[in-house]
Amino acid sequence: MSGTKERIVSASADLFRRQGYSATGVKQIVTAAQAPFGSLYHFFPGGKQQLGEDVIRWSGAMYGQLLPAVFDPAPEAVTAVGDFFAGAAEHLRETDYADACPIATVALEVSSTSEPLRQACADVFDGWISSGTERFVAAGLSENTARELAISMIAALEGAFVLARALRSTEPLDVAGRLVAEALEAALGEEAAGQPGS
Amino acid sequence: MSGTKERIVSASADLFRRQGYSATGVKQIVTAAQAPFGSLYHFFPGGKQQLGEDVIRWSGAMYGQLLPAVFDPAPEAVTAVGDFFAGAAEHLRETDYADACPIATVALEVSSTSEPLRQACADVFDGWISSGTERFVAAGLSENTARELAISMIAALEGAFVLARALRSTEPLDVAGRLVAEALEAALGEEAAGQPGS
DNA sequence: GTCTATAATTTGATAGAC
DNA sequence: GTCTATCAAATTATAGAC
Repeated sequence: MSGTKERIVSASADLFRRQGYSATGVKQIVTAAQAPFGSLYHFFPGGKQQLGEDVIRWSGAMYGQLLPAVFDPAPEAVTAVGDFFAGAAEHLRETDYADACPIATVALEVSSTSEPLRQACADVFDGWISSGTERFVAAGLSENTARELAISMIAALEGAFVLARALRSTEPLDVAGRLVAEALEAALGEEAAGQPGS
Repeated sequence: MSGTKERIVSASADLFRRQGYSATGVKQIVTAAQAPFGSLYHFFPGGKQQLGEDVIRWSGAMYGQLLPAVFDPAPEAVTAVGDFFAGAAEHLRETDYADACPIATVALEVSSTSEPLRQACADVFDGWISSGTERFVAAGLSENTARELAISMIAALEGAFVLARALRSTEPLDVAGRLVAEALEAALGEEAAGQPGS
């Protein structure tokens, strides 16, 4: 267990999220990680691409933990959705609109140019969707409706992040959070009325 | 009026949208544009950054025209929303999941690293929000509700693009389109009932 | 495992002939 | 306005001493 490797991955995750994969150089990474240059190629013989894949999966797993952390202790799913978007907005403001989604920037950069990196992003998103679906099923929705709402929630969050970072405003996160919370409330009402599914 | 300049801008827009700003080299641009290398610095003395700013504003204006093109002739705003997302999904599939939002990739890359490029993206998003707000006001919503829905629509679309490109599936666009259409329908119903605003 | 030096290539940008 | 040759710097990656 080497702290150096973890520092490299963590520093890379920060840089990729703020400025993307292409704009981040390996020298910048080792400097930020306070790691020796040679260590990068010692731990990642596949170079920047292998590091990128590891970073995508690692930061995707980190960020994915926020979902159960917010939803599972919440008394109601609707308020949990609101808390989730509000927490994202607060963190974005605190970091001067730098720290939003850890993989969205990379996902857009690589989806048409690197199949292994695209696949890593797809695996992360699939995991988040499954996790969200589980929570909404637990809240009382059918499998189909839960999955649709999970995808909607992640999409709304990702898009709100794009707007919020460019506009330097949390308004998109506030609005998107309300949109998803209301959709969840409506879905819970409908399915409780005895007409599950769509 | 030089066709060369337009070819450079158009080719840059394509490349930026597919692989981002940093990963796109100026040599790759002039090759794709079939333009002489010297012409790039003739038309854009400020180099890649000036070109980037022009490309963001130009492609933002191009894409922004789709909104009135879809909404203004539509008999109902709700169906227009559905058409908008369905059209985006079709185009994404046709281009092998390459052509989504023309500025989202760049927006995420530059928002924390280049103030002039971030500002260009912000101006484009502001324009889209204003345009969407106008259409929803015309459909019968109050100014506040219309603006919220416009932001929601653009955020849902942007986020769905991120997921769709990584997952190579149009499911996020289908789901997000339904989410926004239902929210619009609900808002139209509420405000017609005599309780405008939120 | 750490660290330095450096190779090989590519980058954005410029000069100057035409 | 077009085009080529080229520069200086930065890029990813490797070699090899310690």
